[in-house]
Formats: sequence, structure tokens, C-alpha cells
Amino acid sequence: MGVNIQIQLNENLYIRDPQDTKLGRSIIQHSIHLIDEIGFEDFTFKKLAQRIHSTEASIYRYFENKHRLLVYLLCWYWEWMRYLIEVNTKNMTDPRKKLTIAISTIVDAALRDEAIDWVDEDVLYRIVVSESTKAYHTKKVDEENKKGFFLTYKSLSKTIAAIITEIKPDFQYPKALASTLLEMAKDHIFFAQHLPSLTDISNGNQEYSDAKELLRHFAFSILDGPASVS
Amino acid sequence: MGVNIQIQLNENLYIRDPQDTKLGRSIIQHSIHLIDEIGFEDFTFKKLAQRIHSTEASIYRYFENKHRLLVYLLCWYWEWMRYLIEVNTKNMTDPRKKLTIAISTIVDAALRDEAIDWVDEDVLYRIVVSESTKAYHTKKVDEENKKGFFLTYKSLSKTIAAIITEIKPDFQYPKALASTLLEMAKDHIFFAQHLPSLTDISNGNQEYSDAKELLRHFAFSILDGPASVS
DNA sequence: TGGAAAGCGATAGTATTCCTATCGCAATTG
DNA sequence: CAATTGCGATAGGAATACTATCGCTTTCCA
Repeated sequence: MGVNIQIQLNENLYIRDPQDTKLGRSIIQHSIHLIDEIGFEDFTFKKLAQRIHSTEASIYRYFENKHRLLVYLLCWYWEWMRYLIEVNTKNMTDPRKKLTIAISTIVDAALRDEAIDWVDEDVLYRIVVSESTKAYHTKKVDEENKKGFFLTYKSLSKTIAAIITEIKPDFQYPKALASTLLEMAKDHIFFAQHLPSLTDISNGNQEYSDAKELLRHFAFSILDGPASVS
Repeated sequence: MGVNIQIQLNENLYIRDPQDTKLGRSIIQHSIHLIDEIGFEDFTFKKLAQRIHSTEASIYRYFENKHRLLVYLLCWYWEWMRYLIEVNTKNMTDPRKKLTIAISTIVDAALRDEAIDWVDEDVLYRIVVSESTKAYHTKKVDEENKKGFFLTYKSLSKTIAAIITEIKPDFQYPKALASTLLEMAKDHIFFAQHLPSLTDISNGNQEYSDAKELLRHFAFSILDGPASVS
């Protein structure tokens, strides 16, 4: 049993809802691992079909193409993040503590969680770090945005922006700070692993406490900074 | 005539140096425009060959594949940026002014410049905004990093980090702040254009003065922030 | 309980992408 | 003027990104 979470995503993302069937759940579970292993560029429906002992045509019954599948996975992550932040900050009165918890929650996505047994959240987060910008850095952003593909990301960002506004109601850049924190988490975890000269956090630490510290330092410096900046 | 700048890039990036021949320069010039028009995913050497009235095989004599060409273009931009920041901050004594100039220089890359007549810098910057993360978010990052593909990006980041250290020698995160400013410039210009709810800067302003103001505000708040952060 | 519908494997086939290889002409170079 | 370089032309192969059809099972529900 355990916790029973049902994440409902935008219907435009899929042809058939993968959560409804055994094959659908298998597609989600194994696509996460396969993309993590070989990268999104080399990932194909044919390779996925071979791994799950199904066929290319069967996978195409669920997703129009591999890009839609990627966006589906990311939406799943974004929605799950937003849910976790909401749960973890519930009943808290101090908005500063809320922001600290939100930052920790984002970074801790790199760690294993067992929320849903056919989604390995820690592996999914590696995909978020490596592949998420490919979801919206496309010639079709505007079209896909209209279809609501990025609502969950915007909603996650909005949740964090709301906490920021709670801390400092007259702050000029709540939305920018919220999205920057989300992007920074990915960037610096990636830099620490692959391009360490672009960051000051170390890669050794399994729990990324450096990353949390960096985000907190930036966020609170900006929020508590001198009223007038030269 | 005009200014004569020669940008020398990593030899591993190309098979034949595109700066040496007419066809090579044509490949650079038109690939920038074609990638800008149709996006990197849909961009192919065949389409580029058609546009410049050449052949696929001829383009393959310059670049192993389209990914290498993209990295080449980005390296060109990163090196050019570093050069501009160095020139623009030369003989300045106040490091705070240097950082302000550096930020303006990065954001102004979106504007037309005529440094080299076969490179349209403003169009190239649109590629940087939309496609640059695809250069290093690959399964081959580590391998390509060893070959020195990202030296110019790291060098640009290092230049900015040095200014930050000049401002505040005991600052804990100079490298992280430098790369964050570079990433933020791209992200928020992109968000303003396509996902406006993720930023607070507007898209209307042609000179992105909002973006400059945002970056300056974040940078100096972090540098001037209260010594101890809760 | 029986007939319709849904789900999925199997197979076939097409257009495009991503290359590699070879040939030969024209321009450049030494 | 001989040798090299640069490049257009063509061919072709393996992989990718789909689309379509057939028919077998399982499930649904009346």
C-alpha cells in the first residue's frame, strides 16, 4: 500500500493515458531509466520497445513522439515537486522557513523517494537536470505553451514566488527569483558533476548540502539585501 | 576595413577551419540564420547545403556533425563576449563599475554589432539563448570537456568571477555567481519572450534594460547582502 | 454468457536523417 | 607545369521517425 498519490496531467500530452494500463506504466518506468542511461538524443521508441518486450507501434499508441514523452515526464516531476513543497510547508507560519523547506525539497529531489512504485524519482531528477531545458527550448514553445504543456512548471514556480512575496511583499522580482532558484538547482548540480569550474559547490556530497546552502545564501541575500543598490 | 578581429577556436571543433575559405565562412554565416529560423532540431546539413548552393558532403568536410557546428558557433560567441568584456572594462579601477559593464555587455549581445561581417552577432545571440544548453547537456559532456570544447565558456565565466572577487575578496561563491549571471541573462530573455509568467522583466523593451536591472539587482544584493544570512 | 470493444503484438513500408566513399574538374600553389 | 587543395556530383547504407493494417486475446457490460 503506502501513500496513494495520483498525478493527473494535461490530456494533450498523451494519446492514451499511460497511467491506465500496465503497458503505459511500463513505458513511463522504463523510459526514465533508458533516457537516463543513453541520453534523450539517442533514446528511441524502438530501443524502449525492445527493453520492455513490446513494439514501436504500441508505444506510439501512447505518445505522439519522444518529445511529448519527455514533456510528460517533466510535468510529472514538476507537479510532484509542487505537491511536495505544499505538503512540507503546510501549517508553517514563518515564510522564511517555508522558503528554506522549498529549497531543500527541490534539491532533495535528487534523492530516492518511494511515492509511486513505477516512477523512480531519483532517476527522474537526473533527467530533469540533464534534459529539462530541451522541453521548452524548441521552435514549438509558443504552440505547446498554448496547449498548456508548461502549466505545471509555471504552477511550481508560482508556488515558490508566493512564498517569496510572503517574505517581502514589496519585492520587485518574485517570479524571476522563483524560476532562478529552480534553474540554479539544476545548473549547479550539473556543473558540480561535469563542469566544476562553473560552480563553487562540490560533487562529493551525496545530499547536496552545498547546493542548498548556495541557494539559501543567494535567495536570502537578495531578499534581505540593502534597500538601495548602487 | 573596420575592426579586424580574428577569433581562434579549439582545433578539435572542426575538420577544416571554416575561417580559411569562402565556403567555410558561408557555412558559418548561413548556419546561424538557418538555425535561428528553423531551430537546431530541424536543422540539417542537407538543408544548409541547399541554401548555400553547395552539397552535404562539402559541409561534412568542415564539421563532423551538426552538434560540433553548434558548439563552434557558441564558442565563437563566448570568446567574443569575453573579449568585449575585457575591452569594455579596460583601464577601469572600480570593480563595481566593471561588473555593471560586464552585465550590460552580456545583455547587449542581443543587439546588432558589426565586428565581423560574416557573423551576425544579434542572430547568433538568439541561438545562444535558445540552443546553448544543448551544447553541454549531452551524454558526451565529459568527453567533449576533456577535448576543451567548453574552455571558452569557462574562460568567460572566469573573467566575470575575477571581477566579483575584486569586489568582495572573501565572497564564497564567485564562480557560481558568474555562471548564474550568464545563465540568467539567457533564461530571462527567453522567458520574457515565451513564458512570461516565469519572470518579472517585460518583452517590449528592445534594449532589455529590465534584464540588465534584474541582473544588477541580484548581483549587488548578493555581494552587498547582510554578512550573516539566517 | 455472448458479442462488442479495447489493448496490443506482428509485420510492412515510407520519408528523412546522418553519415561515408569515390570520382573528377577547377583553381591554387610552389 | 606538376602537384595539391577545394569542392561539386553522385551513390548508397544504416538508423530514425513515423503510419497503416491485421488479427489475436482480454475485458467489459447488457
